Order: sequence, then C-alpha cells, then structure tokens
Amino acid sequence: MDNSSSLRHAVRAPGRPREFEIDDALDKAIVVFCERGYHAASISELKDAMGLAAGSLYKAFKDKKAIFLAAFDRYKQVRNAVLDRELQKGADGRDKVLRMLGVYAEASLGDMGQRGCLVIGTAVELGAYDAEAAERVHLSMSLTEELLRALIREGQADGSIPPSVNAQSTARLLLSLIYGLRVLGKTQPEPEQAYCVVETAMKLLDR
Amino acid sequence: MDNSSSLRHAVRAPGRPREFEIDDALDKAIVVFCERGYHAASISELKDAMGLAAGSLYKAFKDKKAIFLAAFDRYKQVRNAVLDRELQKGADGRDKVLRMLGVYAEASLGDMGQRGCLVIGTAVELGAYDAEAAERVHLSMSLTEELLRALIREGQADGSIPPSVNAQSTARLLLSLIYGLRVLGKTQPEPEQAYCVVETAMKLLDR
DNA sequence: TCAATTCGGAAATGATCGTTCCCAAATAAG
DNA sequence: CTTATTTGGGAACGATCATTTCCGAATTGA
Repeated sequence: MDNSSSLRHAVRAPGRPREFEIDDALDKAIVVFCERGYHAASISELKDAMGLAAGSLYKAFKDKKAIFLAAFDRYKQVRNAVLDRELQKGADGRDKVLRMLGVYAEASLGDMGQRGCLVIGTAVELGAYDAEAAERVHLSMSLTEELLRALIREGQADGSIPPSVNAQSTARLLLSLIYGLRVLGKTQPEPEQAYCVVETAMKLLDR
Repeated sequence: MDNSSSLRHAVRAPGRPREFEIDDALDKAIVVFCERGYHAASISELKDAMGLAAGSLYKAFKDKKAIFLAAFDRYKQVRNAVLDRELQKGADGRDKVLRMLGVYAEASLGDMGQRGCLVIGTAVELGAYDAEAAERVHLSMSLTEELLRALIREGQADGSIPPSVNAQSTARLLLSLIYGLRVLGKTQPEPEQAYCVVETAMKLLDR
C-alpha cells in the first residue's frame, strides 16, 4: 500500500520515543542467550544485561520467545557481515573456502568459543520441539551449506579446485566440520588445533 | 577394607527395597534430557517419563543435577557399548574408523537424530558456566578423540592407512565431523547424506 | 492547550519450578 | 514382636519464572 500520503505529517509515530537502540539491546541479549541458552536466560538476567526494565522489554517485544528470535536474527546479520567481509578478500574459490573455514575456526577459540554459536545452541536446545526455532535453524544451515557449495564450484570454475571434487558432499562435510569445531570450542578453551584441522580439511580440495 | 565380616548378616541393606531399576529409569530420563535439554526438562516431566513420584526420585538422587549427571553417565555407557560392539567387527584400522563414523552417522538420522546427543547437548547448554558438566563433556570428547587417533595409528601399523596421514589432526577433524553431523541431525530429519559425508571423509585416509 | 499515544520503571500477579515433608508400607536386626 | 531404616506417593513449601498492570513522563496531532 501507499504510505506516502502521510508526507505532510510527522516523521515519527506518536507517543514517547524509545530511548534505546533495539540492535544495541539485542547485541547484549545475544551474549546472554549464547552462554546461558534459551531457558536458563531469565528475563531478569536479560533486562539487567540489556539495561532495561521488564516493562520496557515487553513494550519492545511480545514475549521472551520474540526477544530470542530477534536476537537470533541479529546474530545471523552480524556474523554474516563478518563472513562477507572476509570472503571479499578471497583471491579465488579455494582461498574463499579457506577463509570461510578460518572465520569459524577463529570463532571457536577463547571467550567467543566458550560463548558458543547461537545457531547451534538453538538447534540443540530447541530444535527437537520448537518448530519455529527449528525452521530458522534449518534455513540458516541450508544457506551456509549452499554458500560452501557455491564457493567450491567457483573454485572449480577458476581452476583452484579440481573438478574431481564432489561439491555437494564436500560442502556438507565442511558444514559439519565447522559446526563440530564450534561444539568443541564450548568446553575446550584453547583448541588452537582448529587451524590444523582446517589445514587438513583443505586437502579434500586437492585432488 | 574388609566387608566380608557381615557375611552372616543380610545380603541387603535394611529398609524397604527399591521397586524399580535405576538404569531403566535413567534410560527414560535420557530421552527427556536429550530432546528437551537440562533446563526445559522439569521434574514433573522426568517423574512422569520415569514412572516415579517426586519423593521417590529424591530418595534415589540428591537433586535434579544428580539425575542429569547419572543420565549422562548411563548414556555414555550405552553408547560406548554400541560403539565397542561395532568396532570388534572391524577388519583393520581403516575399517574400524569407517565403522566408527558409521555409528555416529546412523545416530544422527531420523528420530534418534532429532533426539540428539546428550554429550553435545550438555556441552552446548551447560558447557559455558557449569564446571562439573564441562569437565564430564571434556573427558568424553577427549576419550573419543584418543580412540580415533588410536584407530588411525592402528591402520598405519597394519598398512590400511598410509603413514603420510597426520593422525593427530585427522583424528580431531573426524571428531569435529561426527559432532557436526549430530548437530545437523537435530533439525534435518533425513540427512541420509551423512553416509556420503563419511565416504568423502574417508578419502583423508587414502594418501 | 488538550486529547491520544507510547515509553520507562517499579510493583504486583499467577503459574510453575525444584525440593521437602509426612505417612503408610516393606524390609532387617534383635 | 518391636525397633530402626528405607521406600512409595502425594501434599505442601518457598523461590523464581514470565508476564501484566499501573502511573508519571514524553511526544504527536488538532
């Protein structure tokens, strides 16, 4: 529909304006949801971390689930931006695959590794009985797999990856690999070996 | 110490005997903890699934955490038995690695796949802030990695795996791979591609 | 200036959580 | 047979949970 009919009117909706940035609040909620999970993250914890009163939270979001899903979407947005920026530096298909594995390997280390991946956390904690969460997770994982497959095919087109490589099964293997690294990172604070694993995995693109 | 001094006495402790088998109850608790996670699994759900009253639960276990840890240990015991049985059928080191990957691939399919792995669930949900859970997870994962490394070295000793393979980094890669497959299985009910992934991964043991 | 609307924040609400208590039943020891 | 001990089972408990309500403050539109 046409909303421009209100051009003569205010640029903002009536009522008192919100005093915080939704995305800033979500960035803080992401930390809580990542390291505590959905159920262990109480509204009390969330409002403290986000610097809001409970009432304000419920004016911005319908319920706890809505906070979580918004945090999930924000998490995907932020992480995808990091990944895209790294991929742009890739010289060819093979190099882009390497850089992509590197992004996930680095995220699995140290504090960020212990904090964990929100996609995986959602899959593991909610995937079995929350259809809405499972659908979001499934979409995210499918897109990541498709990206890996596309990068492998790009490498085969530019000659950096041999055509004998099965793009489909190799993409899925690498997808499993990066999720596995993220799982290991939850309880192994110093798996610097993650980079060795990436190096070894790249041999799958050799012949 | 010498407990045989009570040989003349009862074979059982005094008091009313327990009317259920702990392991049977734990097997049912495992299902609840796997598909709901630690926090979402309420005592009410657990007692219903285990067929016990709340009072009886708390006579057998100190608290909810103790139920969970006992279920975790039972889960490891059962899954290790399945794995050991399969490994005994292995012809050589390479074949044993293949069978081990197959056990995890199969577990990541269908209902069992959606139910999920309790080790991974514990790592993801509790790993970041529960030291006791993290320690158990870390031990389990370390042992699994060591087993993979030992199988690779066995293959190198019997000639089924070339010595050029780096047992250390390859074992860790395969460890990540099987955990990743289990994560994918939570939201992808029919990843029959898991077997293709295993087949592709075996190429890492070729040269 | 005056409704209408929305936000911030604290207090209140009902539900559910994990846990304990209580009593009848079952067993061992004396 | 009595006492001590442990279990089964249900009711009861306090704590915490997610959510709503309420009121003063801030803004828009008339």
